[in-house]
Amino acid sequence: MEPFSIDHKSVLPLHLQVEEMLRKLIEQPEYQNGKLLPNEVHIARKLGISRNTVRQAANKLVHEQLLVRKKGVGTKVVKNNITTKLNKWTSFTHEMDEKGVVFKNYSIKVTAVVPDKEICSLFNINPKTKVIKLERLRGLNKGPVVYFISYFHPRIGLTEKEDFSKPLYETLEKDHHVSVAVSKEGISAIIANKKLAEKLNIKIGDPILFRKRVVCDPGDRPIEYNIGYYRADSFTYTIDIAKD
Amino acid sequence: MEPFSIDHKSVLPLHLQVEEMLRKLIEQPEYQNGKLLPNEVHIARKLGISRNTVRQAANKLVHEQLLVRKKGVGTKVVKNNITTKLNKWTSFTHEMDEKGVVFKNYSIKVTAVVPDKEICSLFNINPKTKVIKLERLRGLNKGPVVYFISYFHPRIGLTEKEDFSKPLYETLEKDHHVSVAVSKEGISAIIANKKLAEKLNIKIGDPILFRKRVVCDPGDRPIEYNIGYYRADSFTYTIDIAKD
DNA sequence: TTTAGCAGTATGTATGAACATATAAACATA
DNA sequence: TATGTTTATATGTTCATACATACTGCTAAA
Repeated sequence: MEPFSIDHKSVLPLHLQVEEMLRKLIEQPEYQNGKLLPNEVHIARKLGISRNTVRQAANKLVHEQLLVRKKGVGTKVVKNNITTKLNKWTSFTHEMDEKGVVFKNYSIKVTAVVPDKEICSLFNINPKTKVIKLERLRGLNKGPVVYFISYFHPRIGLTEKEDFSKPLYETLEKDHHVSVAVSKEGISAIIANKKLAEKLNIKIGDPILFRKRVVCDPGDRPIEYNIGYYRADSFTYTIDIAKD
Repeated sequence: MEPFSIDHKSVLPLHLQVEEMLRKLIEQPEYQNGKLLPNEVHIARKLGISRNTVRQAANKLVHEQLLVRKKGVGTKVVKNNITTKLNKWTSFTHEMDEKGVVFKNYSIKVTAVVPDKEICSLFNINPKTKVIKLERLRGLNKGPVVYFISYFHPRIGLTEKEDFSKPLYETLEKDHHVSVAVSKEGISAIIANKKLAEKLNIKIGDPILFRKRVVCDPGDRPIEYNIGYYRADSFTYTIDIAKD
């Protein structure tokens, strides 16, 4: 607790400063191992702020299931915490990118299309509205590995002239002020038809790992509907899951 | 807003009563359509409670991403709310169980075997140690859907006489004092060979969603190594992912 | 020895108050 | 017309305070 302090002059609200502090604090091994946090009153006095403010900060972490409070006892870090891991999750393509795997585009095709019912309903748009459709064949040096089809919500304001060779989410965040928050995914397996086999350079009948996902903004409004066909021999979808 | 009121005498805390009220309130079509909620001060005065208490209640819904607040403007329901359930994550079999899907065992086979290298190394055991191997064919009334193979760490103390017809993790937790915490999963796709096709009642060459996972205890020690072969036409692996 | 009860402690609930700040709309000015 | 300016409004932040309640452990009575 020692090296932490609060800047009353900062533009950053006190409760956010405390929240930050708590996040760092609970990474310490002793708290990870079940030691009770200093109690709210103590923290408040130590930092020279009100208990309410400390509580406000801690509430956030409690909501995120990082902390559990027990009346009459204290507050401690949740064991085998789910959220910690989940917060660091990204989609696996993203993860690939981060890990420095050289993922290059074999082909990019951008069109403006009238989408089918499923997408209209998901995007909650008029069936005649055109949306940007992006098809990408991506892979490593040895060959293509995944075939993506993406549809973008018209709200974003993408056009066919957009430069899709740059990293997609950088473009969205910088040029279109879209921040990405949540995505929902469904994974299944299919076998390659002629078209997919040609694209991914595999045989007809070979297994394909198939993923649909919806990328949303912090308000849970859909941004992108994405379908990915992965060569099953090149990809394993790896997940760490925590049960409660 | 009219028919709602607060019982100051109730054992239920005021903020929970308000939370309930808000949940009902925002189901009204006008709020679903974007109408601003009554403002906090107004609600508080109307209900004869403090603004803080109203805020405490609303905070919960804001955190659940049901509501968005905008300073100087007001609070409204989040649009396009695609059922968010970010907190209660479980593996999908677990989820199935919870949702009351009747999953029955078509066949169970228990043997004690000398495992292969992969498992020895994972379990960190002597290559001659026998481990309990459990094979289960599970499914719904319409037929088998998944073929499981599980290996259990000898530390658990399972024997061939164990009753595996009962829910597995209940047995482990109650009879063997094992608590389950984390599992790591890898998912891929394969095509059915003769054996799998027969078991799952599909054709050779049909796609299969293939999952390996390691279930661990809170100390991250392996408990179970599990391989699952899912009929891809019956299963979609659904995931909600949170990015930060 | 067991148990009932009490005191200490930490969180839970609730209030009222004050001021900050973002937003939109009305208004005024160049 | 276009651009500042004011004002009303609603949420955002923060504080001090009081009492309720669940849990732990100690102590005294049965």
